[in-house]
Amino acid sequence: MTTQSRSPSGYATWRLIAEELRREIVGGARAAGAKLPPEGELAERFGVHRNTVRQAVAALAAEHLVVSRRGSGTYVAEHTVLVHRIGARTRLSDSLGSRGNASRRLLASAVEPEPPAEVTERLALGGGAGLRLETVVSVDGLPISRGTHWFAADRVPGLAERFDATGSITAALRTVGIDDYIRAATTVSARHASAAEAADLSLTAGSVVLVTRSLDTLTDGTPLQLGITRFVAARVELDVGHPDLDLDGSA
Amino acid sequence: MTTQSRSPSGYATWRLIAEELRREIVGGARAAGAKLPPEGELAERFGVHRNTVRQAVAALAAEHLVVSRRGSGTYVAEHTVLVHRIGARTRLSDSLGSRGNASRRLLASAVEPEPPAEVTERLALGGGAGLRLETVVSVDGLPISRGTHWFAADRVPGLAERFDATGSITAALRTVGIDDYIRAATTVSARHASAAEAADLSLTAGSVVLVTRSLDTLTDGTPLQLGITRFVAARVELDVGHPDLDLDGSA
DNA sequence: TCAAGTTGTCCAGCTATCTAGACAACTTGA
DNA sequence: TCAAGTTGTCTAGATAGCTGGACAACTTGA
Repeated sequence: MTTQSRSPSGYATWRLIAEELRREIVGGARAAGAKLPPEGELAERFGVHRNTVRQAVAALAAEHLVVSRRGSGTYVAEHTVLVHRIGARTRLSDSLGSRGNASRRLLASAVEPEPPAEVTERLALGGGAGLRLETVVSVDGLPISRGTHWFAADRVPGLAERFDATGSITAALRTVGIDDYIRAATTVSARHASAAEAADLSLTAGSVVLVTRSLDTLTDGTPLQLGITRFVAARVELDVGHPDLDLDGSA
Repeated sequence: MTTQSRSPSGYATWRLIAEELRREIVGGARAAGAKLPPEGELAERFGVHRNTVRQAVAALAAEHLVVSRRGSGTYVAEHTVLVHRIGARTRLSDSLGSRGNASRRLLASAVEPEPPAEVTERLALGGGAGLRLETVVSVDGLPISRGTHWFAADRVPGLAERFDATGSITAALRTVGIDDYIRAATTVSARHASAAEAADLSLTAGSVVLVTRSLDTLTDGTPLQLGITRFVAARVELDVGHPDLDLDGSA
């Protein structure tokens, strides 16, 4: 009997151990390719049975953060954190640019006659309908973010179809005559993923998501897009950069 | 037997329910003062026994997010989210300004002869020692953030003592002759809190923290401070604002 | 070739968690 | 004043999930 209080509330011990190991890995204390201590040693360190450690390691292996090789050991896998730059000319496609196989997929789109109050207000819809796009961005097959994008329906006719074809919001907007837009405001928060979000992003329940709420405007200040994006916290980091150095935009 | 898979992995069902309710509350779907559905109704909705719902509600009550009144019901408590603005002139004290009882406390300070590589590099220490401050900021007695601040030890003599006295980094820096500094870079990520962080911030294990890594420089570009701040995600939101509008600073 | 080290698999027992039901205490509105 | 509605408390039982130990399968280096 280890006398350790086990899970005092709500979290299985193996999950707490998994999170601890994850912090060590993504925090940089364990480099890619490095070998983890043997399970027996970890078990001793955390004061639990080896099977409990195994369950934690299995969870990390399931998300491809580590790879176990029988007879040899468990190794930290190659894992890249996508750095997404947020600035006046923020385009997710720019952050994805250098990456392999980035794909943006349209989950659903709908014209909403009566959008939520926040949307109506910030997009200055004034009673008009809103267009809602639900998207998922993946890199190398791994989902990165889950976005909800609101537009004034009458300002962007056919946008959903265009987006579905091009896979890019910037490109789709160009086909409706909008060549430029500017990020006017962004707020960042974080929370546990909901069950639905976890499903869309191939996460286990309880994973952490970074949530941005952003407003894009045309160059004359007209509100264009209200976006709520949920990034997989384990795979994405936001770079706020330095405002003064950010006047030119990206690329 | 409800056949529902319970916690497929690592999370007690009552905790998943608590997180779900929390999202509804802080997401704005339930306003302060609003009454939650009766426990029996929630139990039916989630497909569990009322006792399980009670445990979830008790967890939310423990963090003062809801208040239960016997015979009457459970109500959403007053809860404010601190909005912290991040810009060229970022000072946490500015975001705290309008709040009641904000206090900044020094947990520990130490001169480290050999700081981590990242610190040595980004602060351009070149072999010199680093000064590390560990702080906690609270508002109305509730911890808001947990910061680790690195300085070049020889550039800020006596800073720790000064900070301890004034409770403000900006003020403490002034006493060593540094009147102005600029936020040069900030990255934002999120993850589960470690056990130590949870303890410092009065959180239950498994809570979410927003993590910022920031570099402040003097006006001539000399690196001044490297900060790693862990914000309680449930109580703080970051406002990145719009770079172009942010040239003047705050207040 | 072999010994040491490591992960994979299995099974049995224990325990925390969830389920279940009943009743008390209290509030609210008719 | 009273009935309906709601939260608080308690007890007991079922079971999913965690613990613990033993051994097999495999890798590595001497």
